[in-house]
This record gives sequence, C-alpha cells and structure tokens, in this order.
Amino acid sequence: MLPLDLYDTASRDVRLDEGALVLGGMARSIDRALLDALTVVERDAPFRHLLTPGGGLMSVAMTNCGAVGWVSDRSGYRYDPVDPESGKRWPAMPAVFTDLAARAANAAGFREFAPDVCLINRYEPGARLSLHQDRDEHDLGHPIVSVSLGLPAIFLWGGQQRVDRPRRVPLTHGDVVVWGGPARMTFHGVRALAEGHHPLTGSIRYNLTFRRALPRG
DNA sequence: TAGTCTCA
DNA sequence: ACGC
Repeated sequence: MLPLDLYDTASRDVRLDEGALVLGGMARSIDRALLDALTVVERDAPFRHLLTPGGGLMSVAMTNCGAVGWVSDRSGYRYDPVDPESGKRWPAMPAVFTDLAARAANAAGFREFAPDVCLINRYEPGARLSLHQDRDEHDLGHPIVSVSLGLPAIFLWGGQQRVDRPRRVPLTHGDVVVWGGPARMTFHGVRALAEGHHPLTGSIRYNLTFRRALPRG
C-alpha cells in the first residue's frame, strides 16, 4: 500500500463544505482489487432490496461487510451483526477496503479512521437514493467515507436541514467523498442513475460507504 | 421522510 | 403532499 503522503491531492479535489471533500479519482489505481474483493463479499452476502420503515422498496440493492451491517425493514433502520437474509455474520471487511477508507479519511484530515462497517450499494439505471442523513451510528464524531465505482452518478449534497437546496456533484469511477465534523449530518442523496456502460462494471454503479457504527472497545 | 405520487 |  502507498504511504499516506504519496496521494496527490492536486488532481481534481473539491471541497464541498467545511469537513466535506471529494478526493477525485483516489480509488482508481486499486479499482480491480476493490471489485475483486466485492465479488467475494457478494458470494456470502448477496445484494438485496431492503424495505423502508414506510413500506417502500428501495431501488438500490444493498449488502454489507464488517462487524455489523446497515439494514432497514418495516421496524426501522439499524446496524445488525447478523445478515437477516442468511442468519450468519456479515463477511469480514477486506483489507483493501479498510486501508482505502483510512487513507481517504486521513487525506481529508480525519485521523485514525477505523471503520467497522462497509455498506455496499448497487445502482442499476433508474436506481436512486432520496435525501437523507446518516444518523444510525453510535458516535457521530467519526467521518463517512464514500467510494464510487463504475457508472457515473450525480451526488446530491444538501445542507443541515432537509429544505436546503442540494448541490449536484458529479461523481465518477474512483472518486472518494469524505465528510465529518461540522458536515457529518449533512443531508445527501443520489439522483436516478443514467443508462451507460463502464468497462469494469457494465451497466452498474457501486458505492462503498464506510462508517464506524459501534462504540470503541 | 434511505419511499411514491401529484400538480404546476 | 403524503403516510408509514
């Protein structure tokens, strides 16, 4: 793995807000390793469409790896150490995932980020995620690291209140977004994925979302 | 309010 | 807006 200081932030990084940064193309050099690891996770914990508390079916298909996994059903959102679909623990987080998340957080100024969950979202054309906050984690002091792979998407970067008009941020293969501190509770989402083809993923966009959900110890 | 549906 |  590359030393922290070898990552060249001069490329096309964008600061969205204080505590929120797009690291342009940071994951690109290890894209195949990430996708290979994803294939291994997917074998034990297949993608599935979750139900929201409101009763709607999410258009994005999800799976997890790590000590816990983010799940949603009619009773609400939660982090569960067990995959409800299989009754078994989620697959372990691949080292290439953990390393990238820590490097990205570091590059954005958040030291010693040790994620215990990676929520993996699979977008097919038309799939979207409406504006929401990540608020199910025990300690909101830890940042969020979000990695884009495959087809491009429009990321919606809102404000601290739902009514704040979101900015449209184009994200492409290999981009990494990190937010924390004052930006930790920012409303965000993803616009409906456009049709397209990517050499490594075909008609799919994957998003890896790293979080620390559980208290330390 | 991690959903859909309607109306200007 | 709606209603879960």
